[in-house]
Amino acid sequence: MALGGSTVRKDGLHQIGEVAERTQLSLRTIRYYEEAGLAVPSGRTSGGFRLYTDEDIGRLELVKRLKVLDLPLDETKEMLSALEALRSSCPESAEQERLLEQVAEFVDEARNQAALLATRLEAAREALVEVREQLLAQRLACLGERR
Amino acid sequence: MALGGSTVRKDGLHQIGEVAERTQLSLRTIRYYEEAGLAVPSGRTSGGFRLYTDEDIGRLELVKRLKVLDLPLDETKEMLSALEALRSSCPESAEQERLLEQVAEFVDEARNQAALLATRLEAAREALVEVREQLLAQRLACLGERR
DNA sequence: TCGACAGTCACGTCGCGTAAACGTCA
DNA sequence: GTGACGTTTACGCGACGTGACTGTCG
Repeated sequence: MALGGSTVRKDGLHQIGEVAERTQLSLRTIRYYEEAGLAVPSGRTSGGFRLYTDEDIGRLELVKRLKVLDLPLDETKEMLSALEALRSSCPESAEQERLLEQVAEFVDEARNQAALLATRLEAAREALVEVREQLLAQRLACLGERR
Repeated sequence: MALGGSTVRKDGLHQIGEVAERTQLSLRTIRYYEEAGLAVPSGRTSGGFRLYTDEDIGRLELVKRLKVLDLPLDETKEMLSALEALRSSCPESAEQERLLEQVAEFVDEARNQAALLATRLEAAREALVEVREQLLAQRLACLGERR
């Protein structure tokens, strides 16, 4: 057991298995993200194997972090491209303004998601309390009947 | 518009539309819960219309409250039947003990779910902060370049 | 040449939404 | 007999899991 580590290629590129291990995403998920246009590998071998640069991996990790917001994949995609476009369009142009606004929208939406999560958490806690109360009531009724 | 209220039947039974309105669940959802064995109507008309007692409706409402825990439906179902079994098996029997333990397990799992929700909420907040920081950094870089 | 790793279909899952085509009720 | 209300059947979705079978790498 514990046979050889993951293939680290000489050219500094990584194939999907290693990427999966590093990102803790499944192969299926990584391929699905590619299909959805979220994170496309920079290259392929002549035989068709996907090849990821470190940057590609970074993008996958960003996707993973954004995923906790629970947005649909296509919105995550838009958010990603807005962020990347921002990064490369520095001047204070109209373009820049537009992108900033777009990202701000996403941030708002994400904040709403977070608020929604908080609400659900509260509801879950209440549901728990309720079940416990039922249990207590049950026990009491039980004692009452036993005398 | 606003034509006649929902059919309130003379026998105190309710058909699915009224139930949907009262529980705020869709018809589809109610039927699906039946299919899954979560909440089966006590009766049907000779023509096949589902008929729900007030108790049936209560059960649906309980299901709805439990749903915020985000458990898979089959676990919700088990929890439900454990709770109901508890209610009807009062004596301090081995049976009773077993059921209490089972419910306790579900409560634990639910608590874990709640904790998980809290974690996700925290992660979402962090992701938000991160995006904002990127935006700020972007702006600063921008100013730097503009001089 | 071998075995680990990769590739592409393609169907399964879960909790419903959304028709379509038809039957039942007051 | 006319609508409003109900029925079953079945396909769609989103984000993958899980094979099955085949091809590619060191």
